[in-house]
Amino acid sequence: MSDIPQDISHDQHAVRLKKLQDLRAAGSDPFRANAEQTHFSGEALKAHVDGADYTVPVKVAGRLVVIRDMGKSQFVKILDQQGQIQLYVKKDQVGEEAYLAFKKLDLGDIIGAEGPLFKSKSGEVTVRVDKFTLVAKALRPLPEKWHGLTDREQIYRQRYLDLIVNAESRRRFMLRSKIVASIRATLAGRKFLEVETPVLEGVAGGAAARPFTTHHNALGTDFYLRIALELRLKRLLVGGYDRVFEIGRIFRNEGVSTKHNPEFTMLEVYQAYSDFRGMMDLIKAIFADLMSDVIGATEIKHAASGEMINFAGEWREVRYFDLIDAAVGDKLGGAKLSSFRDTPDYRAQATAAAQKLGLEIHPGWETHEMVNEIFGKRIEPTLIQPTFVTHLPKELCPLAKLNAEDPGLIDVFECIIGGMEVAPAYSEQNDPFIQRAMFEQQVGEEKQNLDQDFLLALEHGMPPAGGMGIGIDRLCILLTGAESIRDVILFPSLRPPGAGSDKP
RNA sequence: GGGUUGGUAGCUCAAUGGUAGAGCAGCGUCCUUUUAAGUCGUUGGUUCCGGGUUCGAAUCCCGGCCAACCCA
Repeated sequence: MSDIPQDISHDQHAVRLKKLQDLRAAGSDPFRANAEQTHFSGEALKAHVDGADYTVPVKVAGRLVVIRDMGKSQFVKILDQQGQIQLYVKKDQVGEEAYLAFKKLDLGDIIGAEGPLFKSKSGEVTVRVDKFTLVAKALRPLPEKWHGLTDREQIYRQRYLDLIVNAESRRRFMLRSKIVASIRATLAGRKFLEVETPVLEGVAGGAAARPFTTHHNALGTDFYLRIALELRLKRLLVGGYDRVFEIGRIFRNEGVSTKHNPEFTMLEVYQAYSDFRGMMDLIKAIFADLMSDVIGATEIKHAASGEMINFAGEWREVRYFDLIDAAVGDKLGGAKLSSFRDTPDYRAQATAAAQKLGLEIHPGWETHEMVNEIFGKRIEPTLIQPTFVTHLPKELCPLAKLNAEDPGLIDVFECIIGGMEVAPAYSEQNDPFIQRAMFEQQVGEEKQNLDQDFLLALEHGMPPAGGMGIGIDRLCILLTGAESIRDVILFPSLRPPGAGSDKP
């Protein structure tokens, strides 16, 4: 019966190519055909009327992922954007010729099928196929149906295979899409304008990070890929757009880890005549909408600890140095580390505290870097419930307003959830003199990294404003329970396959 | 950048110095309501790449490529 020569029966690619050639020789080219799709799988499943089999016709389309061949009839499943739906193909129903053609289909082929819905003996809503069309022949076999695809490299490089066979992966990226849509809706509802600003920048400012460089041939000049959105968006505040945001890709030429990808997505939002306290309300509103619209609960499980994170109650608010002093405890003989701020002993005490907490101190570090090491290593991972950490030392951010009572501190918060920094927010600095001084202190000798044009913009007057950044990838890690940033980025950065690679 | 672990059939995995195997997929057979469908038979290997040790290497050693995890 088979026209597949024995010598290629082991080579699935060759077998499928042969089937394609046979189809073409018989005058039907699957790649020139198309199918109608009146229902996604999920919609079709809902469209079935209980007790009224064979009354609702549907046209569905998707990839064959399960075939159960029983001789003169078969149950198969196709996969589309909403998931799987079962089809029942019966020789008596479609006719002998079509049935023979159906038997030649392979797992992975993409087909369209039409017919009425019914409920099978075991209670699964199924399409009884009256007609079907092959619209794309899969020339390569699918990964194994039960274990799916587990090789990390193949999951990332051939994400399409991961999406076909791993339902959890499909669910997670669907969720990511909904998360971003929900945030856009929340901001639009509060009269924020969405804008797009350049990726290619002459000065990479707005954050402390190493940028990527690239080159423009016609202009004969180098550019940096942006490391933050901040300085462009603030120019728009100067320009009179009072509420703006951008959800965009930024690039940092630094290490790769489970929490870092070289390119990642950031939301930055700025609201004139607001401040960091206004941003607290905004992020709570964003999370309230996310929980109700996307998650459908008021709490989620923290993947690493198993603890439930509750978003419904009051969010904790605590000062940075209160946390530091608590973490240091009595390691300084009962004295508070914060009491040494602005004294000549501060550096020595901070070093002692960090060392007694078992942290490695690098000699070149500034004092605030050592203190922040205590925060990053001993405090941040313990803050599982939503927490606003406020009154940070001014060295940690040159773009925020100085605190009125204590100009060594800034009017900001860092929102920590699940032991991860999810969002920093500031009362934005709009004094051009202080801003220039802070910048010059930050860049030191490297004056070419000073964004003069931004300072010029500030001199035209920027309204007081609250600003906030949310790392969308980390937010997705949190909300989807992913273990790594690579599990919420469709195509994470990998080394390009080199000459030594034998991957197809 | 450093350390650790891994790379075997299309996929998921065995094989701890002695004939490279299994399940799924494939190929052939039986089966008109299956649920990882079942049944009988069967094909398929540059063991990531390159050297070395050995009578003999998937396995031990050296170098390289790629990935994951931890650290910086």
